[in-house]
Amino acid sequence: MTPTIKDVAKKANVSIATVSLVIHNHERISPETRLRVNRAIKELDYHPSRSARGLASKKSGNIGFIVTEDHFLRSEPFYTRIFLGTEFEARQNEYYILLTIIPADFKKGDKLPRCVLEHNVDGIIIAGKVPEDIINHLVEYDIPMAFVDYYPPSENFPVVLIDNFSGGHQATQHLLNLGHKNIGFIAGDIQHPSIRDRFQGYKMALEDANIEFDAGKCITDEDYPARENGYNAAKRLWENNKDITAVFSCNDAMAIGVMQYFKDAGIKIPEDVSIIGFDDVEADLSLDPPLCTISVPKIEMGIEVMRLINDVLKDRTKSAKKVLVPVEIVHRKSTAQVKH
Amino acid sequence: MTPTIKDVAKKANVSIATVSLVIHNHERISPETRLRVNRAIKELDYHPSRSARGLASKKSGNIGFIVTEDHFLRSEPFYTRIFLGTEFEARQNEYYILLTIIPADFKKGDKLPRCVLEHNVDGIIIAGKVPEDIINHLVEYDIPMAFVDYYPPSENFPVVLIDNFSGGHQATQHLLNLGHKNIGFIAGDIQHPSIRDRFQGYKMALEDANIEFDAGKCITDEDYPARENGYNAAKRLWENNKDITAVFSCNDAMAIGVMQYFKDAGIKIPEDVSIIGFDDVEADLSLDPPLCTISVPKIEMGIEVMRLINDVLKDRTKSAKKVLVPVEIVHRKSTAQVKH
DNA sequence: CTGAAAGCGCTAACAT
DNA sequence: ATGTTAGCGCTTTCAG
Repeated sequence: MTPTIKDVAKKANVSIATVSLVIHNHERISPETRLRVNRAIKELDYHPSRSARGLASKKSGNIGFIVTEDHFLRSEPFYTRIFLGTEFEARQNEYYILLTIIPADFKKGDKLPRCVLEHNVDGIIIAGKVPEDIINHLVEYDIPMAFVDYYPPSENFPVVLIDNFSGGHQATQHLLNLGHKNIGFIAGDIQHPSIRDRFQGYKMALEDANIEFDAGKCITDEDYPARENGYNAAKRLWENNKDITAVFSCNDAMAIGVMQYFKDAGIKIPEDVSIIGFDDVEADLSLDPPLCTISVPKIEMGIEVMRLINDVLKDRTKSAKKVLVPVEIVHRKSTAQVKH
Repeated sequence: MTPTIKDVAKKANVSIATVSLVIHNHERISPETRLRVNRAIKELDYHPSRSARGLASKKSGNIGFIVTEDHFLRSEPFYTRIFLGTEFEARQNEYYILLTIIPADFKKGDKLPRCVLEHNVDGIIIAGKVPEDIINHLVEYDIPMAFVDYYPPSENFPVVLIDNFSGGHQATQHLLNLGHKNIGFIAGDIQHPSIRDRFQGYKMALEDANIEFDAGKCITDEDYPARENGYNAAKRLWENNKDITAVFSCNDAMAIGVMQYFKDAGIKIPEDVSIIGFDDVEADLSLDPPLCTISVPKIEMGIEVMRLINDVLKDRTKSAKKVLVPVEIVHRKSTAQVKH
């Protein structure tokens, strides 16, 4: 049988309370006993049982990671990376992550994730947009929460967001630097805060360069950000704006569709038109030409949000920190100096 | 305070033992009491605490998923998909998965994953090749194990493997069907069992078609299966075999490099040479032309291995099942009828 | 068919 | 500085 705290206590000639204190590095333990206990622990290869600990301390040692099914599957490389980041950081802090995928249409009466109901998580990370109903339901359990890549409904939650404004600005600035003046803008749902911020960055960069904003060069009403919609958006954009020499596509999936359209239309990239995306997904490298884009540090976002929730767990009075993770441009062959 | 089993017992006018029995669907409980208890459970919105259960029953409700760091990061879309599969199936069986990434160089004395030491998992899934030392160490804990995409050192473990032989055969057969007779073979480490099986499939298909096997058309000594090595392999293959009209690359990463080489060499795909890969990764679709390949059902592999371990957990006398998951060819533009 | 009671292995007052 | 002890919330004999 695997050893318990009693075995350690017996072996070290102390009470189980003392063993517990030693395990938790309590101060007022004489160096000698500490040594004796630690030796016993080592010799027995003792490890406290997670369940027993959990029951006694009301701490499970787990963090829930909640994401909607369609986010997780549709933008798979994105949220899985964030998940991995939380996982890496969790290990540093002796936590395990319980991945929990919820339906996108969670409604008021629906059952909360099992890990919450069973008191099997000490905190929750919410990744991407989730229905407000679940958040409202979750707060009732008054369990610490942190958000990543989604602006929470209340100011009082820690959150990690992408610096979308800067990303939009950098992308546009890069095109401007190459001499482009007629720059198209393509996005999926402009209602989404991230997209809106990228749009703002685009506008601001134009403004800084004294170039008038032209709504006719912006396609922002495609359903969702996928290749086929990028293709359609590029088609509509081009048919009405033969003068554009560059396109900023708000995400790479759409950018890939955009590239496809221009190829099909016999327009050369980057000779005739430059294209820049946003996200930096793996497929970008396989494209011909490889896609210039704004790179988002997904793993780091996960690490960061795990740190935030960890801070709250260590000290629940901590105020809710907001973190804006920086993005950076990745130069690849899909953009070039404008032709004169 | 959240309700406990006591609250339910009080409300239903029974003992806590009865509540427990009802929860576990024990038979010899009268329909009336069962009803009464269930109503109390519902009214109080009672959910048993995972920790308390774990302590009393010695079942954590968790499954460990062990994979080495370099596998997980290098072939990320592959093992993450398998992980997701286990996760999906785990939910059906009321388990949570604890993802545990171990260093690739785990040695005899090294610490086992924390979840094992703390008795926080009821079973373990091992994905991909791991050092034998950790397996030997793990068996001492006599905790149920199942393997996926790695042939375990002992016959006594359940395992889920890709039908690599069939995949190699299908790929080659497809090229043969298109009239190709001079088919190159490219692989990374031929020592790897999966690769060896694909090689066998290739040979067998040739044999079936009465085409003599030519070792000179096989490049099997590249270091590891990456794009750059595919490129180099294709170069060596082509320089010594100007007569080949098709190439079977044992994995898509290398196939992408192969395509790049032929493009650089001015050889048209698929007009001059057909290319088929193995894996079906996302990037395949972004290639020009899109890569014809053998598709591996990663999610299903995860589901399958979770089922296996679940079977063992339900009935520990169950014999160790072996599952060979089928693969299928995905027809895309990188292969064509041979020119006459 | 149901209840009483003894733990499971640990934490955290409270004593000493 | 260390020990005593009362739980934490559940499962599981064993009685009745």
